[in-house]
Amino acid sequence: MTPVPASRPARERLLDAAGGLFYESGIAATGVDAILARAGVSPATMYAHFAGKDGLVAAYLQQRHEAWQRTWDEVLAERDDPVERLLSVFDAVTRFRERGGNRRGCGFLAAATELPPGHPGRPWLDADSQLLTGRLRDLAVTAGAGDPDDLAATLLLLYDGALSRYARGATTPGLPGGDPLARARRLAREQVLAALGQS
Amino acid sequence: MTPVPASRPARERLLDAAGGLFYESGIAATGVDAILARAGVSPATMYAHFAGKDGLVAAYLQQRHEAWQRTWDEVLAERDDPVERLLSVFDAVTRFRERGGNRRGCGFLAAATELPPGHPGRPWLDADSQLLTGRLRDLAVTAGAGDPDDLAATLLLLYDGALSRYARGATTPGLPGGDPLARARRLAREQVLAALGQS
DNA sequence: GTCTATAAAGCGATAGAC
DNA sequence: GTCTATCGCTTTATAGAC
Repeated sequence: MTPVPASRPARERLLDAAGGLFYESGIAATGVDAILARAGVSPATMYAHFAGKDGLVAAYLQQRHEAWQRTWDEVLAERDDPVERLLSVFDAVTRFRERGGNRRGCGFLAAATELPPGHPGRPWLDADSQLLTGRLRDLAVTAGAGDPDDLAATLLLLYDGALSRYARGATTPGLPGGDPLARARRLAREQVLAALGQS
Repeated sequence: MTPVPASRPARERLLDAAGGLFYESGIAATGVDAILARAGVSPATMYAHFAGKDGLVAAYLQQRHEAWQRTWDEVLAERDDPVERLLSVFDAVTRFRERGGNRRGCGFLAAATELPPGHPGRPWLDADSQLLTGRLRDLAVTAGAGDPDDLAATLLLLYDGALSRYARGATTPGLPGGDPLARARRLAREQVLAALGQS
């Protein structure tokens, strides 16, 4: 008979604070105290909402995964041409980064580096990989690529290359060679056209 | 008048232990205790050789940077053809990984993600970036590329893509699309030939 | 140069009141 | 559901003997 669950504010503030700090300073380097201070929440409240720091990390990755997927869905809904739909992953990540004010690299790549094998956040990293490989493959099939898995793997390589360049360049502000994502998209377009042309 | 400094064993054992643990478990997640236990060294001895954990991290990165540069030098000494010399970075990293028994991604990429802005190890990450961009550019010039900086940036993108794929795949054992480094080399070869052909 | 023992701080997590 | 106060462990780092 509860009218509305409605217990939002503290949990959301915690996720916001944790998300910012995890992304900015790294997961292992971010203490629970810092998250609590930024969120303006007491320790007991946090442990009422999440199963410890690991649970908060997992929730952060889930939230980020879902936001990323929504952004990609959004961009896909704006594209009709099969080639443009294949390249949409680059436009989507550009939009995702603009929204989040992302200055560093990919949050999932960083988490993949930091989290130990059995961590409860790992499944969301796998979900991210699955989304990328699966969706790129499907789009390649629809576009009529001769070897969809091969084309998807190539696009994924370029995607990873651009994002890891951001991670390295966080220190050295002046990225040489212009925007890595723009370069990756250009190369991806070449590869897509070549793969469709000779199929 | 000291005949030989010769104070090696403890310091080297510490670097070996730290290198293995930092690479395997991450820098922030690796405690000093674990390093001391693996090296069989007491805390006081470590602090006599290094300025704290940060100093040890910096020394680890310096050692890794120098080993990587030596490996690349070695491979370059075996190549005469300008195109092969440009692609040598992919062969060198393959050899480097075989030697170190590397299963995870790039140690420098991981460190770039983990280390805060003012960390004493940062200069070695910059040195690594400098080595890659500078040397690739020089090789592109020698090969006669019309836009050496552009070609170098493209090769770097592919290089980063392959290495970050390893980082993500550490969890998911079955990497789709075959070996990322082989794929990156193949794409790089295409780009090099195209860049030299139309110059 | 290397050890044993310990200090000092930070961390994740919990108890109990409201 | 949220707070204040605190526990207990781990971590980095140092003191002092050999």
